[in-house]
Amino acid sequence: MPRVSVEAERKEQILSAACEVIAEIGFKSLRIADVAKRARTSTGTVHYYFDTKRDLMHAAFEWNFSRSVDRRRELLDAAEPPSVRLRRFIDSYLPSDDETITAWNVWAELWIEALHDPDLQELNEQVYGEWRRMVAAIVRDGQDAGEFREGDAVVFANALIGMVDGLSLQVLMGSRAMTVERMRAVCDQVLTQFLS
Amino acid sequence: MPRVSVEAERKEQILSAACEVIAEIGFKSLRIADVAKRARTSTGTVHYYFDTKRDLMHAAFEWNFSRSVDRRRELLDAAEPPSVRLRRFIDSYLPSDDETITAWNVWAELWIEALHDPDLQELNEQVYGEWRRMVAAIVRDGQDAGEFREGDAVVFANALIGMVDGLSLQVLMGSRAMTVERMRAVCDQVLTQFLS
Amino acid sequence: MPRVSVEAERKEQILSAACEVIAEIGFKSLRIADVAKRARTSTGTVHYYFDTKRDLMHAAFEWNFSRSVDRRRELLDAAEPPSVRLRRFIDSYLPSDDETITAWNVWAELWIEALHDPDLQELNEQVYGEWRRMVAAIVRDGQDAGEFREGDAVVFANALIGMVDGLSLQVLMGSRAMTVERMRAVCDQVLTQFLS
Amino acid sequence: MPRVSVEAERKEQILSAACEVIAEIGFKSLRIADVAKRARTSTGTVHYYFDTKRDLMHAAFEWNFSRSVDRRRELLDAAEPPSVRLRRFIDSYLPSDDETITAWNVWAELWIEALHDPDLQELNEQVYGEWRRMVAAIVRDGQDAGEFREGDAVVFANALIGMVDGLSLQVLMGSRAMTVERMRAVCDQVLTQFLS
DNA sequence: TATGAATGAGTCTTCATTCAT
DNA sequence: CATGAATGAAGACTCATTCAT
Repeated sequence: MPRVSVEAERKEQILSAACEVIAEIGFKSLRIADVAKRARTSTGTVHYYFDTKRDLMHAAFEWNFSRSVDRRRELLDAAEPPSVRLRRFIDSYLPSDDETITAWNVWAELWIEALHDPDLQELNEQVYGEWRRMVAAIVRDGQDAGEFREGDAVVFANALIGMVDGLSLQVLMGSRAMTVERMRAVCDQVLTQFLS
Repeated sequence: MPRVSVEAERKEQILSAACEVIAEIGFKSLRIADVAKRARTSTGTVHYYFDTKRDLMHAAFEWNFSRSVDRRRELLDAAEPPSVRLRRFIDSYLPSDDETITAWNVWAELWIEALHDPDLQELNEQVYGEWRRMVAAIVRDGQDAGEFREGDAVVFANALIGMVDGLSLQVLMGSRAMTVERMRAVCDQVLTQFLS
Repeated sequence: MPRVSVEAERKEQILSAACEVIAEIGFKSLRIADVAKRARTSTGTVHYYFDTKRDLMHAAFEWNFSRSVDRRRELLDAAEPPSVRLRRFIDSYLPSDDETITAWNVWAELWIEALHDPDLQELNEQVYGEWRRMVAAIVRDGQDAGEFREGDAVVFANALIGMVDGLSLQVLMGSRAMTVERMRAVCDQVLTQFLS
Repeated sequence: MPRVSVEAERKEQILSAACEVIAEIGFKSLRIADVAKRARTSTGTVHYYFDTKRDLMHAAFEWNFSRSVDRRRELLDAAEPPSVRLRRFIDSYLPSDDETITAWNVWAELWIEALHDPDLQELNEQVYGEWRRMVAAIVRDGQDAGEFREGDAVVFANALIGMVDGLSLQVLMGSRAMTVERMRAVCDQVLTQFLS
């Protein structure tokens, strides 16, 4: 009886390492050897699981996204009022803890890669579709509950998501003018002022 | 009698070429030879003016920014009501024409580089400081004129800028769900709904 | 089960090739590609074993020296009278056979590199220290045996070594006035006249 | 009436600069631009006077030698006993003052170049011929005057010159075991012990 | 005469990828 | 399954040399 997926485990190990390395030194500087070392294995093994560097990177981007969604699923399904769920959801994306920061870094690297890579654009499209649907659903819930003001929920979701992306970038860049605290304040004010 | 600034002219030529190449194929893929060819010169000449690839890239990023500001200065100084100036200003950043799209692409590449480069972080800091001041100034003008609702102008500027950055990225990535038109609509609604 | 020191073998192969190339075309003209070709391998492989050209050169210089010493160890330990051992030792340094000529050429190149490289100066210092000790030891043996005239053995060793170095250079340069035969004659006369 | 040889002056200036640069950073590292800067002129001008880098280097080597001879001519012609003239001559070659050290450095670089350059070998041949004749002449004078012991003067000259070359190299390399003082002591002892 | 901007051939070095073990 | 030695294509950077002024 073979252990279920030694392969799957090893792949995860490599993908996790890849994301860490991307976040640390950037996609451009990443070498297969860096990932191998981080995953405590060899370049040969990395290539055993991923034919090319490109394959590895795409898999890493997808893995980064699916983990990000997994980590938030409970937040969305919670039995809280929409206003609270929205705040919690947005709050969970603030680049404050290491895990979230790493995920954001990887995500930012994906954006720039996607500018010249249709496959990654497609991944982005799906991911953002999902994100928009999630936010818009909460917004509609809130509007139905009379918590949020009226208006096109999708437009609102887009505005909110765009803002979070843009501000997160500034935080990631270590901006002194846009720290996590500032970002939290901006998000708070926007949610307070315009959603209630 | 040397012509005044053969040097300056040639540098511009190279920097312009560098930005075009960055926008087209990305920072990561850019080779000095590409820039040289685009500038109709040789790699030797590029290195004659810029010691290292890094120097060239930094100079290109700065050049990209200063051109971006130059192109908008008149918008800010126009004798229009603040609400119009703000709309025009935001509108000028929509990635619709080639020049603006190129500038955004370069800027996006800078972000990702800046994640691992303190010098570029500093450039980003200055640029965003300037941008925030410009937007916040219009917002305050509008508040003084009674056109905009009250509230912290800086927070508002940050929210607006963040949103524009985030949405632009999606547009640049060729998102079918976030085209320039959609982005324009989102910006319009946000400005209409919250500034009036 | 990795063969014992594929690495060591391969390194030797490369170092040997490097010394040959240095001797043939000179340190200044040496290209990694030359060494690779001589070692019947690729530039990539050379760099796999030696990070930089400098590392390779330093290693080659050390290898050249240690081989030189190995080749002479038996001479020094021979059970001959000191006068014979000294003559044989000096004689073994005459640039007459290909192996010795190659070693001298490499050594000469090291001298010039060492003029501007403290690490190589240190190597030279150790090597000459060893050489001086060896010669001085024979000289003292000879003095104890009454074969050599009295006097400071170290001073004498230095004079002898200096002379051999200087004359060898002339021979290496293909001087018509200082051939190996002439050099041998000069050494003979000095040894005869002053050691007996 | 044109000034006599602006050209000659400028050439000297460049050759002097070339020698200084060779001595400082070595033949291998020398760039035309370094020489130009040292001579307070431009690379274009250097090439105006010397077609190729090789031409410049050869000229510099010759210039270095002729200056070296000029500086010692009076020593040789002095009306002193041969033993004094020989000591003074040898002494003048000790790498103690900056000028002599520079000259030695250049000379050492020439040796290594000559290993792979017949033209420089020829220059070396002439120079050493001259040097040998000078030393041998003093030796013969000394023998005639009964100051020096009998023996082949040329062999003796060769031994002496070889020793000076070899020891100078060690001094130039900054050997802690062979400083100028040590070298002077060795030379003294050799001259004393064997010439008197 | 003198300059220095421009060139491009030449070389080190990097690194994804392969493959024998 | 896993390894890591070996490869070679690719690219940044250097610098002697040229030439218009």
